[in-house]
Amino acid sequence: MVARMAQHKDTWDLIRRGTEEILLESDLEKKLNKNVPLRVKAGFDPTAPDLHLGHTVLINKLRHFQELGHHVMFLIGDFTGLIGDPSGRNVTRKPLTREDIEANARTYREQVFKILDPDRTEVCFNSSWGVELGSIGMIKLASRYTVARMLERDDFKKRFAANEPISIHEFLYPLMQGYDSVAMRADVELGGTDQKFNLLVGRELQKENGQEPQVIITMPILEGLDGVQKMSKSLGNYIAINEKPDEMYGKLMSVSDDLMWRYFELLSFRPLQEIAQYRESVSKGANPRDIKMLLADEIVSRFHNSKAAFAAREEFINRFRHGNLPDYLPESVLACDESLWIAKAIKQAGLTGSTSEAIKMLESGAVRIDGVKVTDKETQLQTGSTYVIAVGKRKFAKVTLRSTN
RNA sequence: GGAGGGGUACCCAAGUGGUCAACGGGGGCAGACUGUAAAUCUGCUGGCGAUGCCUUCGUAGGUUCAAAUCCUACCCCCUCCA
Repeated sequence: MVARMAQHKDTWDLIRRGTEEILLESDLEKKLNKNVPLRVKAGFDPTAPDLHLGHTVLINKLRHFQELGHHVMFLIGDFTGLIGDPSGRNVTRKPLTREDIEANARTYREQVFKILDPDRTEVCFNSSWGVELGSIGMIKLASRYTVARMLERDDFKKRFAANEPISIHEFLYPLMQGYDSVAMRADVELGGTDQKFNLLVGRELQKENGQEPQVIITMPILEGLDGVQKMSKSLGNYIAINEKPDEMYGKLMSVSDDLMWRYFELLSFRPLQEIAQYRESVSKGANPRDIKMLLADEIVSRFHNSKAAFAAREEFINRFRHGNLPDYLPESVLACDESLWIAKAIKQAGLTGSTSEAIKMLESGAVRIDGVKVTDKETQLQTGSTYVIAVGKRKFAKVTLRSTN
């Protein structure tokens, strides 16, 4: 009996960990008490070709459910993707082409199993019932909701108040997402906090269809590397889960001290008490950088392995604490006659996007050749030689000049 | 359907015949300082071997020695009225 109580508490701790909101906990309690695996749904918009750490906040939660023996359904919103989810946006998204969606969906499928157990994950596509629904079905579905209720959704409300356009089709998105829950007979749906409205629509539609309404669990939206805007591919402030260990490590180390705690909270599997201890030690003078390394170690280990994490850490220390060159430099061979103008070489080695930019880098003192700062814009590199060119602190290339003759 | 307002670089936003590759802010990049943190300061933020040339101010034409700026048509957005 005592053991069961303890188990019960562990279950709840795991489910609650990191969540923003659980609606309703009492419903979840009832569902859990049935002792039948719950059907847990999370939908993913098929726009992002790469899963990044922001997505993993939700996926980690799916995994928690999986660990507890529940049935996880990973929904790829290839149908709703045609509509374009307006959540959290102030402009209407351009619908993706079918080809885009298919390509992205494939990538998702490949990557999600880095976290979830493929044998216990059902991957769904909502086009399978969305297409079948048809226009008549869509009209019926649309009749279930009023414009006033739609305008309750925060972003709609704001856009409406600000006289920004709201296209009619955007109203279809929450309806379709809700319909997904009906079609999937979901017991639980996970989503970001910006999804709350959509998730609630699912509850309503399930009730109307005679189903027990799903429990909704919202997870915080992870901030990107800038610490302000949400992590996203399009904003370029993300860490992809299939990023190279060194890059992943470096990006994690570049995160601000404040953001580090957020990442610990949402990405780390370390017990919350342990994280609290780290905070304590930092407040007593420990260098946050060292704590940050623990985070970087853990995340890189998760998506690669501990060996790779160790190597990445060594590389990091070597490069940034000791100021050495990275272990691996992209090498390129450039063709030229007698010699090559440095700005050209920088551009051709891919260190800048244009020669003009290369010149600007030279002017701002950002260029080093073999470790020596170069400010003379007219510098020529000699044919037959090999140089290590650095632009800024992060971009390096080893170039060899070969005669065209 | 009617009346009015507006579309400028990654974003916001000045500019309303030459001095505009286009003020300012944000963001980004680079430099200094650091712990590849934050904060702060400085520079850069169309392209091209370049004291010049080429492309850019919704789209396409036109006027002019000269247009982001004037004219015509078209596309798109917003407001009010219906």
